[in-house]
Amino acid sequence: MPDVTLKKLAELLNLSISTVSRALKDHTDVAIETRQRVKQLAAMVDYEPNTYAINLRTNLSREFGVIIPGIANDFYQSFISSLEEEARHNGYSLIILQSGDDPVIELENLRRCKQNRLAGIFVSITSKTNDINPFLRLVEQHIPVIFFDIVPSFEACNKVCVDDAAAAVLAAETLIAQKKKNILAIFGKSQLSITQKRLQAFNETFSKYGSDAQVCCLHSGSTAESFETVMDHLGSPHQYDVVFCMSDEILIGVMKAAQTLGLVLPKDIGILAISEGIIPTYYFPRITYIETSGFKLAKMAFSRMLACIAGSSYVQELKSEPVLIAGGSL
Amino acid sequence: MPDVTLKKLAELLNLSISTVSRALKDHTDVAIETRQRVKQLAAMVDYEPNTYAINLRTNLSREFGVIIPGIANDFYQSFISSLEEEARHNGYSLIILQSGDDPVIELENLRRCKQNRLAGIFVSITSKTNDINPFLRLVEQHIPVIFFDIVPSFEACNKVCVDDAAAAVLAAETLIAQKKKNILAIFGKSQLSITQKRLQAFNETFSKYGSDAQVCCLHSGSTAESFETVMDHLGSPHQYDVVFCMSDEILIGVMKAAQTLGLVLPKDIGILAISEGIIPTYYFPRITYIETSGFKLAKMAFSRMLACIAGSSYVQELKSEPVLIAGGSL
DNA sequence: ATGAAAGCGCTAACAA
DNA sequence: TTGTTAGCGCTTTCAT
Repeated sequence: MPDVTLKKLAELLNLSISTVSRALKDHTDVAIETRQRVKQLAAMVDYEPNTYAINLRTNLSREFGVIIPGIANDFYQSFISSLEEEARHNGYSLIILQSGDDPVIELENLRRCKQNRLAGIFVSITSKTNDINPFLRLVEQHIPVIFFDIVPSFEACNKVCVDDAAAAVLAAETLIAQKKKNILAIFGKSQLSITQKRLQAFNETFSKYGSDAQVCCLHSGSTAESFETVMDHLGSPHQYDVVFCMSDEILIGVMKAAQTLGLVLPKDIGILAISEGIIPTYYFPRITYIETSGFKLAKMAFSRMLACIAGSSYVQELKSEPVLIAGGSL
Repeated sequence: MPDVTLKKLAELLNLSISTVSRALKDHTDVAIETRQRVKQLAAMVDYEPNTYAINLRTNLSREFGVIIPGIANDFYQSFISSLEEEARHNGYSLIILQSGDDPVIELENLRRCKQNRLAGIFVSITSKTNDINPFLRLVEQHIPVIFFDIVPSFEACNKVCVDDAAAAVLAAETLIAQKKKNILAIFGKSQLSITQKRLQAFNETFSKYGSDAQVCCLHSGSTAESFETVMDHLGSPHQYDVVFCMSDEILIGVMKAAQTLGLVLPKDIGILAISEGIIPTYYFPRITYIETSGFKLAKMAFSRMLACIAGSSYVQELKSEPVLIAGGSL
């Protein structure tokens, strides 16, 4: 059975194409019984409108592009999962494009979004993206672009991201409230802006509260490195009462080390992390963490997108408030 | 700057639309210098062809649909990640649709794929899908459908899945080779076909080799349940030398229990799992597992799809061979 | 080597 | 209430 079109329906019903089109849309100026007839036949022959024709004609699209470094990441997973739901409920679909953290592929993906005349684009830029003009050019052509998670520092664009400073402040406040005195804090690569923001806010909070806690801040580029770091610092007799992990990647390495050393949480050592919320549930006791989940962020990004489509030219930076999720590790 | 079209380019260059179209495609019967002129202007004004117009005209599409229960799952994550790469390298994009394990939404998603006249569809059905006729109808309309992972039992369709029986056989053989004598084996919900296949193959292998091992097979519907199961069986003095986990979900619960009980791997207890390969790396020592990763499956599914598009009406069921990945838990 | 024209499936202004 | 028509941006056959 080849494709059914309006034309074919019209012929079958001895009606004009436009009447059929209107009937299918329940236009009130089509006789109610004609509407019935049309819809009945359409259902019978499994008619589905051709989206390409509609989009061409109306110059509108019901698809959003999502450009991310890679999908294999708890954050993007929860973000996309949530975004897809929002999109579907509003009659939109999502086109996923991975850049592999390569700015060249990212640009190529952007080109495809443009060719597809998408309704809008959500993008988390690569760590090496330094020219955001191609994105801004799309905005000029009325394709809204919402940056999320990893966003450019450029001011005049729509951004939705985790409040890194607030998360670190909350972490520090939690440790202070729990009267931790000897803290081993492990942060990510020092050149990353996320590391810098979290580290600075973390330290400032201890100063601000006039805390007398000893805080040893270290950097770790990977799970393996944070494993080594903990093995070095907690392997022999030590004075630490808690380890703070800036990210899931670090948490995994820390937990491996804790297991290797046979440390019992929270008796032998406390653990506090900033996390997407999946990894902390993999251990016993469940790790206490500051949540920076993609779910909430996706909802914010989506409603910002709808506003842009509705015509808002107002540009803003939204931050999602971090929350403390208590486990049994502290 | 509004949308640039062929028409606009033609006007600007004092050429006809068809010549511009041909020039952009490097048609040899356009004067080489005309081609240059056209391409230069096109690049200057940032011309991008309108995909909707092309697809409408050619009745072709460069988009695949992917319908899955939910993206938040290590298996689908690796599958989609890999599939997207393959697609991109071949000039295709992926539209992701989640069914939330709800057959109604699944059907709705299928309808959208049809409306979008997609080039093909990859689908992992919900656990409650019992009517696959809507899928088969698409195939009749020349939209290839490749089922993956969770597939219908119906014979005449393209399926790509993990070889569940082979994975369980390999697991059993590994345990036999390691001379494990007292095995606690935890499987998923007994009504799931994946559980049945794995359980049967597992047990048959012990019989086949005439093993004298004591195998205690239990079922667990969740991470929490497998945690309880292990607490019950390994909490007090016991004779088990290894725990086998049918899935990542179970593995997580088992590892939580092992940590709670302070068991040291592999000294106090051995662990063997069937896994997507992410979770086993979260523990120390790394868990030994049988890999059923989505990466390989995606490549198989994609090449099958290309074959279908190229006109192969041949239908087949492909299985991905499981592999043993040695960690330090056995 | 270039152009004119038809048509993909649909919508919407205008006519009747 | 229904039909006619033009046109969205592009490809492609046929003419020149």
